[in-house]
Amino acid sequence: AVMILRSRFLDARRKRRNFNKQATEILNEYFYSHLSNPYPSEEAKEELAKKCGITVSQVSNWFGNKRIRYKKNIGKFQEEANIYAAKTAVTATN
Amino acid sequence: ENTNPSSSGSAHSAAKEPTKGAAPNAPRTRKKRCPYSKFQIRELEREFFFNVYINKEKRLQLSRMLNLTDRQVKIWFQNRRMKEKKLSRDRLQYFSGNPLL
DNA sequence: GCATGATAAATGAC
DNA sequence: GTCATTTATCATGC
Repeated sequence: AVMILRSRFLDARRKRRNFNKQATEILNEYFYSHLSNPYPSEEAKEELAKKCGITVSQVSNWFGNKRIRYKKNIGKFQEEANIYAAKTAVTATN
Repeated sequence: ENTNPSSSGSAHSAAKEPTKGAAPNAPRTRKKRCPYSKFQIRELEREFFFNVYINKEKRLQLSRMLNLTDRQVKIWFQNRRMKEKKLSRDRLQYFSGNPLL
């Protein structure tokens, strides 16, 4: 049984699975509302991880990838940025 | 498999060298990440199994054998220790809360 | 065929 | 030394 768990653990670490839409929504919301400094603290990472149902390491990976890929091609994320900018504006008015 | 840019000859033909006389160039280019070969990984892992912290002597010896710089071997052991720590954390998180244990 | 998450070299703060 | 990070690369999803 332990060996089965161990193999499953190794496979789970190697295989990649996309996050669900709600988790991606939460992460993007934080990213674009902190675009001037998209570096969440350790506490913020833990809170994001809890809300998204993922690990803290996965949150760090997501922000690392997001920062570099956003910087490399800002134009490609412009539409996405506008969407979340408007969304955070609405939540701010409520 | 590994086509190391720093081939035979000078062991430190990196793209950047701080002490270069009359060239106060500020934009020192970041060294491009080059994945190590299977052979290099095997030897590094073998030494890591015996001691997580490597001596300066063995480090020099390994770097010569694998055609890497001392700094690269040092950095590899640092990253490898961080990887081991992360693996332990992930194992704990994965097996904790598991009904079978 | 790229988008995306995870990992592997390399840097820098401390 | 650790450790968060940058960057390129790998592996997979779709």
